[in-house]
Amino acid sequence: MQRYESGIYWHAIRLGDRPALIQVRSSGTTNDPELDVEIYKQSAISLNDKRETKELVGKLFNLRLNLMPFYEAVKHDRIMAQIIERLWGLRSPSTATVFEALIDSVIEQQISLKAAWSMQRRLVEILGDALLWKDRPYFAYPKPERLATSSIEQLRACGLSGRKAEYVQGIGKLVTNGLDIEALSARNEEEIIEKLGKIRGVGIWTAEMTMIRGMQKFDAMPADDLGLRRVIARYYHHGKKITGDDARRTAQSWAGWRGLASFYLIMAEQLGIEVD
DNA sequence: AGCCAGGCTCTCG
DNA sequence: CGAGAGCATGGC
Repeated sequence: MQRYESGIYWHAIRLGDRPALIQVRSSGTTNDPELDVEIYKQSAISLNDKRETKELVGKLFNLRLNLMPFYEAVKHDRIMAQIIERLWGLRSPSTATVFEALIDSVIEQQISLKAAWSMQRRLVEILGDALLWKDRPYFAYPKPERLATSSIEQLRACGLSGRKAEYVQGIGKLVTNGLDIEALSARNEEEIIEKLGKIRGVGIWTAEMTMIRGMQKFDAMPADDLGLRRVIARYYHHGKKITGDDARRTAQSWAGWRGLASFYLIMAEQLGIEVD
């Protein structure tokens, strides 16, 4: 679905219900940032396609996010301040749709991320909309209708458990039948958790993951999450294991920006950034 | 080989 | 009701 290679980012999307490929690269400078975007599509590219693409790229990279209020809000946190210094300007990505964020989060429940990624990859390659470009296949994320009409066996062939296959198919059906989860982005966190929580297979953790990756909710944070607790423990508790409540207490100093701060921690760990 | 990994639902007692 | 089993794949 997406690829990053030698400074170029590729992402298969849908434009006017047809698969398309976008190519993004940085063409600006630190003081004058700029992104170059190209669209590849089988049919002619309309003005509307360009407008939609521009909006989508803004969402994928969270270009409208102003980081200064975040930096200002957490500057008294010595550890976070050091990490920010190293990751200055970093934005968290967003998925193209809430639907994609929700399905991916359901797939990630309980199992290791590596296991989840292989299942997500199969889901996209088997059920997504294929597009060939320069002898290379790309896949746009499956539409709700496609997941709704997939059989349990098909979904299991992607590696999902029988139970998760039912969840994914069920969410596809709900959305196909008119449940507008995209519009939930406009609501507050509590309401979103309550509404998403009514869906079979979706609990608090899954709702929080969906908000963080697909709804631009930069304060949402899955405090009970194992991986997040581990990284907070590493940077704030000398690596000693902590509970979800411990994580919540530590996160108080990031109030308003707990999700984005968590993202910075995770990136810091991945890059091996040390603090003193 | 066997256990655990970025949860959730369903079934028992 | 609260506790506990069961789930699928990948990594160690």
